[in-house]
Amino acid sequence: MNNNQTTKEKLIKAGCAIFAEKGYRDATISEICELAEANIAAINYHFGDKESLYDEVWRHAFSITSSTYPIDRSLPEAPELKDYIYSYAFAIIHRIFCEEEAGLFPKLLHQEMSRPTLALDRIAQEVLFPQSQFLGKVVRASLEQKIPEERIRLCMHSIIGQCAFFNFSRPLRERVIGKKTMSEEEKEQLARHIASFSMGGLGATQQEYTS
Amino acid sequence: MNNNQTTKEKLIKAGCAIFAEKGYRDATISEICELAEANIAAINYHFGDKESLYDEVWRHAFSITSSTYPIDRSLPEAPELKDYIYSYAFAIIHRIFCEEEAGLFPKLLHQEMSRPTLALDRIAQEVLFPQSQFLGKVVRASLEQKIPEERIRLCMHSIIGQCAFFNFSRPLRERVIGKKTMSEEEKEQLARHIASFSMGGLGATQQEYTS
DNA sequence: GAACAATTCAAATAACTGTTTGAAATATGA
DNA sequence: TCATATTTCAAACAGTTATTTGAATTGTTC
Repeated sequence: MNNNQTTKEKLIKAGCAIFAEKGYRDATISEICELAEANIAAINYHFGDKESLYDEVWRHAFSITSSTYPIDRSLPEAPELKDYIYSYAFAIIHRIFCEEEAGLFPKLLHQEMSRPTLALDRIAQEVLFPQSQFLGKVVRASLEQKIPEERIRLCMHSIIGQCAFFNFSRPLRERVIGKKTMSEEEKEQLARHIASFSMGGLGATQQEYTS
Repeated sequence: MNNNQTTKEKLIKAGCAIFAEKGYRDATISEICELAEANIAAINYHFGDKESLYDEVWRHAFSITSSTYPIDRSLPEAPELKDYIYSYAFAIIHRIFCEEEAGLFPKLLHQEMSRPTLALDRIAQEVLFPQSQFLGKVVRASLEQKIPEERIRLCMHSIIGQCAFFNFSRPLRERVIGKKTMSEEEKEQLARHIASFSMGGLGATQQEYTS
């Protein structure tokens, strides 16, 4: 081969970009092949069909984003609850506002949430649930007893929701603020806010059950 | 006409349902007309083209949802901050989990967020920004001075995010919990949690600037 | 360099898309 | 009832889709 990337690799990368932008159905084999500088028949030759490429794209996107922005990277020596939440928010916010390949995973997820495909069941099982268990353990361990499991779930949703909102409201953000990018300082400030706000929220929830 | 609904009205209602489920691009004129029990050419006759029907659908959906679940309905006599937040969360949660026609607006919004069309600019201007100003005024009035405007925005996003998350994560929720519905009691409990959690979060934010 | 496998390519296929057309059917008003 | 306007309809149009095909090209191995 004359290039350092195989056609198969180029197709996966191009598929990531196109699927993330348009979702499974609106992404066409034609434009993916064009972006990958491959022939129109390349996908069917290398992957069998569009759906199998989509599976490969998901695996690739998750692999990149979870290694680039792991959710427990920036933890100090003896982490407290707030450190855990900050670490989680830091990773999610960075994934969302990443403009490199590592940023495509949240975009793929957004597409899948609005137009689910058969791939969603596998993704939920293999990727999303395990990831949310990080937060679950942390929140559950930090709250004192007597708080019903259902309420713990709601607290998790409050924290996840604050982060995920920036993924799902992206088009609005781009229409209010001119640019779609976010500086490193802004990302850290946002993660700090979410950690602080959530700490207050957890405290208020706790207090409901101790008074 | 033999029916109590005109073809035009039936097309708008069918368009609401199909566009909300599949988004603008994946919704086909053919299936909308089939659901409306109209001929394939009916949309082009009554609206000119698909895009103009989409505009009408948005107006209809917003009209229904905003009159069925206004964001300041359940306010007590002398409302406090928590009452305002509860009222906001109550309305948004009910809109999201409504299975009638009033529930189609959040679904349309979800589709538009993942695959924006030309309609989004108008919707953002006419509908979304005015609606978020309700929260903005409330939060801004409740927090004491010296809190930078940027931080107030983040607090608003924290509250909105907690609510909107349930719109965008719907497919996951349906895969964890068996059913997509939510009882009235659960909705109120969720709104109470968000109000309580957010009060704690606002308090924690406030405290950062008073210490 | 020859023999073979792997890959790329342009063209064709069948199915679907939004839209247009002109005739048929229905409703309206005198 | 008749003339007119409105609405419905099946058929056709041009464009796009994912996939298939078989030949041409490239790479690999002996």
